[in-house]
Amino acid sequence: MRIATWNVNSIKQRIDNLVAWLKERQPDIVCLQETKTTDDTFPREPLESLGYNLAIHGQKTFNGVAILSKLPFDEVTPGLPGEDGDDHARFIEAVISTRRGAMRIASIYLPNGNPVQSDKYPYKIRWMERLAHYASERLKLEEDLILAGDYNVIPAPEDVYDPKGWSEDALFRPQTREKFRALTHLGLTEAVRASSDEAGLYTFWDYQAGAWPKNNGLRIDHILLSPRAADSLQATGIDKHVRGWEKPSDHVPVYVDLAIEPA
DNA sequence: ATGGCCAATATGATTGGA
Repeated sequence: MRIATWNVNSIKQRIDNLVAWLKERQPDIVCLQETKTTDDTFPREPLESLGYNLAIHGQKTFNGVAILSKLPFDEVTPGLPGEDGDDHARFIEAVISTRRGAMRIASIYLPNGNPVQSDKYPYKIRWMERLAHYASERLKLEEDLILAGDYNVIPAPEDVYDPKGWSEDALFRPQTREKFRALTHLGLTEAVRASSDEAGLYTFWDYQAGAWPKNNGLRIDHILLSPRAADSLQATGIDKHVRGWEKPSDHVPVYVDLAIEPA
């Protein structure tokens, strides 16, 4: 089973690139972020034509997450529990049946948090605490659990082209990394780092300041696996070449291959 | 971090992104 995540930065602007990449990489399940449109205007047809079922949690203008799956959904639940007033579409969870039981997968668009002095940063930290609480509850089920998305977290210095320059940024400051470690320390395995120690495995390059030609990248898109899912990890990949396509997203797809068969 | 952007919005200047 191949499972991917990609922040597409507008599903409408990226639909042609998404279709081209789906044909090339052939993932079974894809978590999307920043779809930036409401559910009634989501471009379903080109994706359903490729055989994907859709679970969508959209919003006008901002945010928006979705899950594409070649396997049918048993359950779909939008929204991260824990804060009643939070109306950002940043989380959707689905359950899919596999030969070894239920597989639970969430598409995650964790808040950016900049500027740090604004109320956006405490919102990010609260969101991370809510995610950790959710994860601790789900981990008790001992299922194949996959939390994939744009975490807006640079886990370590080797994941950013200029660690010093980014030290105070909401994506990299110590409190952010501490909260990310608290999440993984619950027992989640971050797939790319489980497979490689290499520096510069970036998943994002800003549109500005020539970041892509200069390879000024960040590693902020992650796939976290429960112990049961991590035991099935066969390979990981980052489709860096997609950043060089016409009309690119500023993020590229990340994927894992798991030794899990459909039901 | 940055020289340089991109997307959405009753489409002109603003907001958000990372």
